[in-house]
Amino acid sequence: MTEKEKNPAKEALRRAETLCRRRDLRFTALRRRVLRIVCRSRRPPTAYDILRKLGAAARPPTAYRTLDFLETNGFLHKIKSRGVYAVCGHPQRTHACYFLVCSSCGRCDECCGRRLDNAVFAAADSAGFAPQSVTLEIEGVCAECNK
Amino acid sequence: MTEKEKNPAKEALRRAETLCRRRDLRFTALRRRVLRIVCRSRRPPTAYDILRKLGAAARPPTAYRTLDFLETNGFLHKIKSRGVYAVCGHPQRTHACYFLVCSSCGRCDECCGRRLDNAVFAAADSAGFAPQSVTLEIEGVCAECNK
DNA sequence: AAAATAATGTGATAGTATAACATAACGGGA
DNA sequence: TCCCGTTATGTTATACTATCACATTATTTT
Repeated sequence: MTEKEKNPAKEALRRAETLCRRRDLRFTALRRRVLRIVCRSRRPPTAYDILRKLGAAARPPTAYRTLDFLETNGFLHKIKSRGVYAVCGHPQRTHACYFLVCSSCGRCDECCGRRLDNAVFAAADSAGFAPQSVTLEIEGVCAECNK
Repeated sequence: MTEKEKNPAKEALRRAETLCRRRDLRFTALRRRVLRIVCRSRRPPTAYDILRKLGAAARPPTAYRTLDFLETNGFLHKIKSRGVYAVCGHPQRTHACYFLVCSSCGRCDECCGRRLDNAVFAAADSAGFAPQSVTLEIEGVCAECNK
């Protein structure tokens, strides 16, 4: 079992730290704290879930601004069909990222892939459409819940 | 020029009426009114846009319940990346429906297709995931705005 | 150390959505 | 037709989500 599998949260934090240093971004204590909260949540949390975990003194802009930073820089994604935030498994790459969202347990697993990418960009292209970002969320029942 | 092109709103309303009769659903005056508002909006409206057009007396549940009926029965779709509602061009079919969302003008055009369907279902399948509904929204600049 | 920039704190408020219960309209049987 | 169960709508209150504007603090640059 690799370190990554043993402690995905710690691994994700380390990776974010490295990437921020490399990109000259400031991985502040607050940003680390928020990413840590998302990583350690059993289910992807909402902005207000995170806000509550930040403590009673924290106000909405604190959460939203920090989430915005983390999302803009690819460390996490907002699942729009549910309004929750999930960590990105490969923040180093900049491509689109798709999700399998379980309506039973709430898990959101990434399912990015070349074939999906191709189909999406082909569809846009044939309409003369220039894609900037893609939201693809497949809601259903995950393998675990379907047992 | 066909009747459909001349007056898409009227056409969509007629189609909804026919489908409701066929399916034993009640296409009430309120439901017709809301669908009409969405059809006639230059840009897909939010729930509160619709609420305002319903008049000062209308309350949120009136809009949300009606939108829920229209969405459940396939007459319109909610674009989750923007929180707006767009009419469905083929309510008779029950398959997934994808959108090209223009970040410049706000237009939301359907771009459903077999190839996308296949890619989506293949991705879900290979993860042992049983899809129930798919949210696919490609945000970018439409051909018109890109001229 | 001072100035400039970036990040965070704080209070107010805008925008979105639903719960709970009341009233009205509809549809089918006696 | 009238009654009754069901479905739809009205109404009030409230929960949840998100942003603005401005103050303060921290960091970086000069």
